[in-house]
Amino acid sequence: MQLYDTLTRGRQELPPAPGPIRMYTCGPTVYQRIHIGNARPFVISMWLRRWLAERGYDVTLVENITDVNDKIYNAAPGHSAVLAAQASQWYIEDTEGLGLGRPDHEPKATETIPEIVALIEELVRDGYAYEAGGDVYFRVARFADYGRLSGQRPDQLEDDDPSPFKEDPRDFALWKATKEGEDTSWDSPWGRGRPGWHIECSAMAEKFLGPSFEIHLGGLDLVFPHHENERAQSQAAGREFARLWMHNGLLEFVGEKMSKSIGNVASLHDVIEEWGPETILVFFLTAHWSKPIDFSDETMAAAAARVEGFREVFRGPSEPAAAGEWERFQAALEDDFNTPEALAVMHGWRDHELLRRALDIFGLASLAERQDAPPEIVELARQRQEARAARDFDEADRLRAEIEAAGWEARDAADGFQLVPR
RNA sequence: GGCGCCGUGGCCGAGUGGUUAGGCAGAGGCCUGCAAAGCCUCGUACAGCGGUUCGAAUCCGCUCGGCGCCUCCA
Repeated sequence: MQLYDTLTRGRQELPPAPGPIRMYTCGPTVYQRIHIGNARPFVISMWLRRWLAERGYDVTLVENITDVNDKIYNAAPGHSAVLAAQASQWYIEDTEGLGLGRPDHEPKATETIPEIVALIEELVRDGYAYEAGGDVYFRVARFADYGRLSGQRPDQLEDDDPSPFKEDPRDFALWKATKEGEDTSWDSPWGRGRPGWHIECSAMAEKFLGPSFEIHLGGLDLVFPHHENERAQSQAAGREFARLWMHNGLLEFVGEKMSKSIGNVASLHDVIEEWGPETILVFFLTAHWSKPIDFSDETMAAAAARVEGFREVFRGPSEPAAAGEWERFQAALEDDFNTPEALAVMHGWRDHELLRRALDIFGLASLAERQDAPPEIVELARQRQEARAARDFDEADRLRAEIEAAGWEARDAADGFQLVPR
């Protein structure tokens, strides 16, 4: 199995199965409902986990919830904790609605404070970090490999509004002293405060996966500074940390960037309501995980048509697939988890068993389920069949209209009729 | 200013030097009382300009266009 790795800018081979694959995915900061783009790393992580399990690996997936940071403080001055709790719940509910199950662990930053403090203490002790004004900063100059993940050149970094406490504008906060109006804080050797943004992931990854793990995932927009800083902290503290970095491409609205300030953000919650989970999953399947994907009525409608196409296969007879078909599907996924290619392979299948197995990898087994019409609709269809037999086509058409009005489509078949939801 | 990604037929989207991607939409046909579904047929695309090569969507350069990041956006 090969995957594209941001750090080495090339494909990396996963160790052969069986064996452990430990995955860490950067989850959301909870201050509002997540949008459809935020769902992408969750979906990709869950798919990859399912696939690796299918291939015989012992997979552990950790996806964190960031429930303390500036965004939350700003969104709910004075009661950020209430908002964070509410938004965490939304996040669980909304992703639950995708039908992909849950990661193995979903730690929250606020539940990992002791580990965070301990890690910072190590860094301070070894000279990789320093306390200043109640804050603690990472000393970027001490970490020679800084910038390798993101390709940023330290001397070119912009320097908008450096904290007066920093020795070097590139330094970043590991711990921040409590400020006026912040309603959550914890004790630390440096006084009351709360963790910086990046340190939590270093601490949570280690807590659940150990000092080194196989795959780190997250959105492309996290490469710098978030992941660069995670890596710097953990490696400075002597941990190997992530061996491979997968950064998913961002979701865009056609012709316009999705932006909260423009107000064109579609929440996962609303998109599930409008299109259903299957269409969302197939939509994500149509683009390679590492590339950007356009969200629009047109692209969603195309995904919905594919969903219907798969359902249609299960309404017909199962026809055994040719030998080697599963291997073609497998080869597509082993090749950098190429889901568009895998989709193309699946579209040729009429083998119910095989197709169901493939769909299940992506949380789409529901497409194989029969959709039975209620008895009263079946009765209408039966009457229509009688009318047709009597060649009373006016009555037959009237009944079809009635059936359609009830949300079903009557199809004539050689041996009777079929009812399909519309 | 710096780092990086991308530009394929109406739309989406695979494809890393030479054989049909696939899907959606569309056209015609078969089938049907009429339909639907299904099946068959139909599209020689690769931003532009140069270059390398027997041969390039695929390698190199430049240009144009879209996008991300540059200390707290997945």
